[in-house]
Amino acid sequence: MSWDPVFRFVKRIPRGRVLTYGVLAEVLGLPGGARSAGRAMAATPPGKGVPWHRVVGEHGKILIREPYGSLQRKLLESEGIRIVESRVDLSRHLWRPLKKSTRKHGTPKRRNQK
DNA sequence: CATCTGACGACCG
DNA sequence: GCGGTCGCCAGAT
Repeated sequence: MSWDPVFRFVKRIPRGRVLTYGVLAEVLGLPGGARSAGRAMAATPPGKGVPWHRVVGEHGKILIREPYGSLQRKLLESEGIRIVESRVDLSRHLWRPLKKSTRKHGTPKRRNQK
């Protein structure tokens, strides 16, 4: 499995914005869902300009363990993102790549119900 | 080839 | 809201 498409997509995340593993997986149609997105990030090649730190857990939570958790937090804060209790305020920073939704601050908690 | 291990998220108590 | 379990699935051992 080539994670290239994932890396390319992550590179499009604007500075100061974040995406969740779930959204990432859904947008790219990754088999296995969010977990696959996580695996992709774990395989992120260093020094390739992939802003891996802009991908967080479903509730804006930083899930990676130390010492990377601290690094991620640091990188995000350096982009002006406020982090409280290891969490990013998704209502403010979540990037919506192709949701035709025009909402700007509603609850981003909608999920496929099927 | 058999198992274990996650950078997840849904569910349940 | 928090912690434990389960399903998913590719890599590592």
